[in-house]
Amino acid sequence: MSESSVPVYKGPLFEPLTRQSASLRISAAIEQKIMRRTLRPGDALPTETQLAEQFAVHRSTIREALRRLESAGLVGREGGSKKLRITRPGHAETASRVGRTLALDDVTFIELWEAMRAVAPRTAALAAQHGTAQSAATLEAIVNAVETARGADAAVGWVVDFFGKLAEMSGNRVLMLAMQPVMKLLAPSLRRMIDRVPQGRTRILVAQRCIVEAIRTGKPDEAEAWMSRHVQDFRRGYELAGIALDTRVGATPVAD
Amino acid sequence: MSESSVPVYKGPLFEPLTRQSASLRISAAIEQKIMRRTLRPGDALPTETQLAEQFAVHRSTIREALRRLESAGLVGREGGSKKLRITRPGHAETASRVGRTLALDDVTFIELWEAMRAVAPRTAALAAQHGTAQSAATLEAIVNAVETARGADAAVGWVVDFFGKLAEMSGNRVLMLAMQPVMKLLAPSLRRMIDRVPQGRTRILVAQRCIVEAIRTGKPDEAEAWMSRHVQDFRRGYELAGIALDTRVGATPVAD
DNA sequence: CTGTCTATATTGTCCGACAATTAGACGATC
DNA sequence: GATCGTCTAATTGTCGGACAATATAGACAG
Repeated sequence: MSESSVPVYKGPLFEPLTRQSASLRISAAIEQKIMRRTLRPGDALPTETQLAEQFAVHRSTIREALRRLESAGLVGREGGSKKLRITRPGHAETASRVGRTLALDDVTFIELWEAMRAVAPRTAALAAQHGTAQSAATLEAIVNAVETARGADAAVGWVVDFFGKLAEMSGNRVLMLAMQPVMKLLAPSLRRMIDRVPQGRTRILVAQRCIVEAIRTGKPDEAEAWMSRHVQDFRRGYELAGIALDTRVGATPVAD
Repeated sequence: MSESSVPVYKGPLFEPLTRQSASLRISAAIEQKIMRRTLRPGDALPTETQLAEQFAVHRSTIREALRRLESAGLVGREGGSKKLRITRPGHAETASRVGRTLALDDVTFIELWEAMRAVAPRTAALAAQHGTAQSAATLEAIVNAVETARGADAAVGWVVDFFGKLAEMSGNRVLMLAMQPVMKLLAPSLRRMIDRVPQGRTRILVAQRCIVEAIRTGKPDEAEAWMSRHVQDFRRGYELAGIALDTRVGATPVAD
């Protein structure tokens, strides 16, 4: 194979070359301090005036930088407090942002389902390995809530919680962060599915009970296998409900 | 099981109750227009002065709102352009934010690896299903780049690209978004692994070649199986390199 | 030690201003 | 006709200063 057959990413030869503004450099500087742990979560930032002095810029400039960091979730204020503090970017916020990105991208149901199919079984297996008796009890409580919930909305909410708790039990924060937005986006279609497929809720319950049982008795393989079936069930449910697999989930407004 | 055994998430009964500032309401208003597709990606925003007029606030206030949206990745400018446009929140930005969140959370290597283990094989399978001949060629080019790259840094960069391209080929944006930050965080330790384990690079190459072959011939099962082995290899490599599995990846500064 | 009050500091917003840069119009040149 | 300079107006990034609202801290009384 000749060398010429090895395409190298061409891309534009030159980058747009953007001189970065002061406010941007300032936010970058602060961000770096945070990432390097010089500033740690909980620490209070200097006041805007002080920052303006230190960076030798106008307060407005500082403010723009701060708004940027605030939106990035790196700083924020707790309660009605006045002073900004370093905050570890909450999973909730990051997850909701991921959800927004996906929603705006018109992600389809099948894409979300594929992701679930990849992630959920392993998560269940890990939950079986690492979960405590107490967390297993909570999980069971959630399944009960799914059963006794009045109305599809509530039931779906608990199903989402089921997966959330599962991810938490796995002790794997990456999986937690992956699972959360996916389930949240899946929820609306899940609701429609339950509405249209009478036996849907029962099937969900059966599968979840088996998963919980496998987890409580510490059998990762079984938990994984049941979860696989559970996820497969989801898809079958959608097909039964006549929901097209390439339905865009973003169409449903995402709660924020 | 009595009802009292079903704990309901308690959470704080009252929210901190914060009257939201004008700039916040403005950014929220614009964000809503974007989410509802009234403003679509590519559209140019009015100028700051116009916005200031429409919202009847001072330009500084508008600016703060814009910086917030900018950091949220909802608006941005292309090239050295002056005017802000709606941008579909770049996967790159969202991914980098996810990476930051995980890094600040002191995610360990094993957590990332578990996520890879869950996601990568399915991604490879999907890539084998959906990939085109052309994208397969690109993938092969990347593998060649891994082989011929001078220096571990470059090689690792190409490995990251390999997974990125794979996710792209799967046509699944959820998996793309999941894969990207994980690989980015994994990269530094991957580099150390290659440094210390002489045969590491070769093993990677062999596995990747097999994966590419499976994808080109459209064999999802084989692609999935080879990818599983590939990921397993990763872990073995780390063990050989004497890298503790609970190494916090956040310790290594994340390139931005 | 707890609760109330007051002075101060800090934030959110506003006004106005200016240099640097960009977008767009308008000819000049090949 | 298309490309290239050049000029002008619009726009952004930053600045200096100002003020009301309110959180914080200290003083003081119970």
